[in-house]
Amino acid sequence: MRHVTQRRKRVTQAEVARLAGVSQAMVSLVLNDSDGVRVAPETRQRVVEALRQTGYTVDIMGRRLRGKSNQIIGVFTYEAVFPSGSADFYGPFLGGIEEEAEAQGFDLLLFTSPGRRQGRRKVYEQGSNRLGIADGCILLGRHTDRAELDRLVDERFPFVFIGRRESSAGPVSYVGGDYAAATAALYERVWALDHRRVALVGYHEESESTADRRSGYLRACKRHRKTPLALNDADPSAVFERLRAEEVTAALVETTEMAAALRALATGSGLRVPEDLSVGVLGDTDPTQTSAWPLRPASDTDWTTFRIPRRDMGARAVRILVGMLRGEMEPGRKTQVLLPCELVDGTTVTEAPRAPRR
Amino acid sequence: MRHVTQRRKRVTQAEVARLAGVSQAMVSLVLNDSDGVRVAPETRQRVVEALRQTGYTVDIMGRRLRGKSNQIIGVFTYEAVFPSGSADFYGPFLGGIEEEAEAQGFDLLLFTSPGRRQGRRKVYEQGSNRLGIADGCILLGRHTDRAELDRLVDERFPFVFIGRRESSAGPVSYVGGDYAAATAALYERVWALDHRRVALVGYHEESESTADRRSGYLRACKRHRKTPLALNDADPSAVFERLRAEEVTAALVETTEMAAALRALATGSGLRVPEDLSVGVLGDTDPTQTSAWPLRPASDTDWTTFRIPRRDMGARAVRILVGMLRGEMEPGRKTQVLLPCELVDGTTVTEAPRAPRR
DNA sequence: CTGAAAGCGCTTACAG
DNA sequence: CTGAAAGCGCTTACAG
Repeated sequence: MRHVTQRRKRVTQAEVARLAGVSQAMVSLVLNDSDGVRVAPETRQRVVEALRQTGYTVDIMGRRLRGKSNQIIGVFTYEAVFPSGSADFYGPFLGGIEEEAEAQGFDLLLFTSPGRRQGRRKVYEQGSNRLGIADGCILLGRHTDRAELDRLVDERFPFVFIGRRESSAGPVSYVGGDYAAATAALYERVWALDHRRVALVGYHEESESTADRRSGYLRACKRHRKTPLALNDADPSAVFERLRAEEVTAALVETTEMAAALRALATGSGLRVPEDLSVGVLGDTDPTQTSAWPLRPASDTDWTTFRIPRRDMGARAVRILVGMLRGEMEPGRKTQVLLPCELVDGTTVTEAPRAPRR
Repeated sequence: MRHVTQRRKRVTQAEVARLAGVSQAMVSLVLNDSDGVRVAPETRQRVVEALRQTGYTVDIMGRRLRGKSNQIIGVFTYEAVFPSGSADFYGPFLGGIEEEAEAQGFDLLLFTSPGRRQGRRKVYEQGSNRLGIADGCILLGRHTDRAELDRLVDERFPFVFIGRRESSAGPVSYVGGDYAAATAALYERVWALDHRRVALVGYHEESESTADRRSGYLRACKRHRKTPLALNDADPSAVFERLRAEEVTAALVETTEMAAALRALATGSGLRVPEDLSVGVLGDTDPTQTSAWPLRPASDTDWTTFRIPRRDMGARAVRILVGMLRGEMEPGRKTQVLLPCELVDGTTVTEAPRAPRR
């Protein structure tokens, strides 16, 4: 019986081999059983017996070291993946990532370690790329560090971003939502309901996803020969005043939060949503986002919006990354995918009011 | 500059050494920086520079094979961590794990890899303990594979279970909820409301957490000299009939699902909850659990229940594990913690009815 | 202070 | 069919 005080030593192939009276390599051969019949039956039998007796289990470290791939996909986020209070933003992404990683035979390494700097994690700590311990990495989250992104591209580290990203250092592989198309589609929806003054309200902070929504909006405006009215969320009441002044009847708003705040302001001024003001949300709720708008969205509202296929995005990103790792792609080629976002009809968009508001 | 046309190979210490004009061992020495000053300053400088240029990152398999820690905590679950449909059971646990891992400077390795057997993951795949890649591991989830647990204990692999667990192979480190105490407290609550016939309804499938609730219930019964009535969820209508036959006025029910089903049956028989039948739930909702009971809980009910401190449990488990890894505990010693569960007064428990029901 | 070597456990050509 | 050897990337005594 082993001593309880000691860490147990594992049985190695060498010990099994000794017991079976064969070479260590023979044990490995039997274990991996590659071509089936290259081992003599009685030898195999002896080895199998020795394996059973010793309770041998393969050491995955040795195997993976030999195999030159650790079978580990990194997952990097600039914020905590599992926030305490609010609902679950990363959940669906990670669900897709997990599912596909499992299917592809990879483990998932979440980079949570060396604390944050100014409340945000870093890819490069002390000059070294932390992600390098994984074979490749999925990055996600609204916030991006441009310098780090550039450097990652420059280093040719294999990674895929969830969400469209641009880098001055070269093309980036990503899987995003097609916000431009979805925004344009939402515009068409309100247009079909006779809205002729449609405004856009987006983040004041610039990012690819905000830019994509704007470009979809601008495209739709152009198509209908309307002058765009694109506002940002820096000052809620100013936005609302502007909407009234311009006699806007439908607002396309980047987040549920902003939409809720807008509705509150409208209600406060005696306007009804959607009878007097239709409100479309440019993507379903992302509860962890912060903004200049004070109100939390009422969770019981069926917003008219579009659905961001988060789970699919996660799975797709893993598939692309694994393809890169397997060398199935021409090296240097980047895969850039935008997945369609399905329109969701809610209760916050209706026909344009007949008479002008006042 | 590397060639774009090639699959990116990891940079090894040997390559760094070549660049710096030193031996590979020297690179390792600089990296591990053990005693501080054993490397000549200018040599160290050259190595550091070469490390920077090459973007070297250590290979965790090599390191681990050599027996060193990688500052990685494994997280193992028998089911997918991020299920698609249902709400989030693991979320709060993982939140605590992530938070504490971050504080302690560890990354998190989710074992998702080599697929499942019969829909459930395995610790040992082809005889190999997959967890060994990590320095130690947190295990969680309602389901447990006894054979695997025994073997883990036997191997002396450092791990902490979330949820109390017993193994015939020896003591297990765990952080659980104190369901026995919380169940007894809930019993006291209904007792104080003049209920004198209080039944327990739990899973038919035996597990530590089910057993703990029962033992809390039995303890309370004994204290008040009442004959216990402990039923299981195998047949919902049979349970309900039994409750009526025994003139039970308060049922303590293991899950929200069972409670909802029970209420539905009660309503169908013209009984009101809580006026005719008080229902307490032994722990707040765990939406991924399946049971023999058909109904999904109505999410708008304020059940009288107790709160399982999931986030704290996760954080605490990590702290214990890190303690083990740092060798701060006598080896072989196991830490077993049960955290208190706070009572939550809802709307499903009220005073016992005056007249006997009929 | 530094290099050469051993060895962690494994797989896979390569000789016999 | 089988054994001996090389080597995956790393750390750590051990000589110099």
